[in-house]
Amino acid sequence: MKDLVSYCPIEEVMQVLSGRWPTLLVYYLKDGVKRFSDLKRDNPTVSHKMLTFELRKLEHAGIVQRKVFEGYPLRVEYSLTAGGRGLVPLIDALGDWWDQLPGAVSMQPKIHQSALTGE
Amino acid sequence: MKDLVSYCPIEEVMQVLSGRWPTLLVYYLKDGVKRFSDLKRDNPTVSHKMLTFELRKLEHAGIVQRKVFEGYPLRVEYSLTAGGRGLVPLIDALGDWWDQLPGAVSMQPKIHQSALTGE
DNA sequence: CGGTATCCTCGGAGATACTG
DNA sequence: CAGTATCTCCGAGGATACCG
Repeated sequence: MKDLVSYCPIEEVMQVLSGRWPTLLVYYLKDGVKRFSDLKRDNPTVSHKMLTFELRKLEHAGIVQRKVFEGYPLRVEYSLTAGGRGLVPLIDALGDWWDQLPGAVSMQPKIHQSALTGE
Repeated sequence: MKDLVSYCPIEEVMQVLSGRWPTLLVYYLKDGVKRFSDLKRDNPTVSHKMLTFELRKLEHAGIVQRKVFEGYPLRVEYSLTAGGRGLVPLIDALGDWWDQLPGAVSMQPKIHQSALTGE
């Protein structure tokens, strides 16, 4: 039963923003409209499937807007919603806080569990 | 090669705060000092291993302070560092933003990939 | 009591191929 | 071009048991 522990907004936001891509996508989108392939190019390491999934998640959350242009070839544009734009400064604030955080031993490329247990 | 895509602070913070527990733990700790078993009691669903791991992560990031009292039985107290306390209002801001976000169709207990594709 | 080590499982996420 | 479906695999994370 992977329920939410406490139904607080914090836990809900984190469910949307957790992971490597959501915040990055918001960032790439803050400059304006981007096509799916643009975002793909911005994040070369994200898989096709993941990108679709993350964008859907953000869309369902009301952060990102998806606009389809029928035709050939197909064309889909993504942009931040008004609400989504409000998220940008908050993420910025987190970044600033992090930079000033003393002892922020700049993170290893990827935190494996082993990185903290072993070594 | 699961490197960071862009070495921006955002991606680094998210690496620490991503997941279900980090923000919750910060929240439980904002009230003051807590023992390991307290935190365990606060989050009944977190596993022993996970709790240890998440606390280590927060400690290494300089957000949480760990204090061991030798003796029997052993006793360990956790608290927010000065820097960690600075995180609390930021998390609050996220929560507020989320609450006001229109179309915030209050999230399902857990977002499965299937929840967005299938259903 | 708090932490670590070991085992095991289940689902997150990559690769690939196909549709509109 | 954008999205979905299928298959596969690896590792995050639970359960358990044992130390200081």
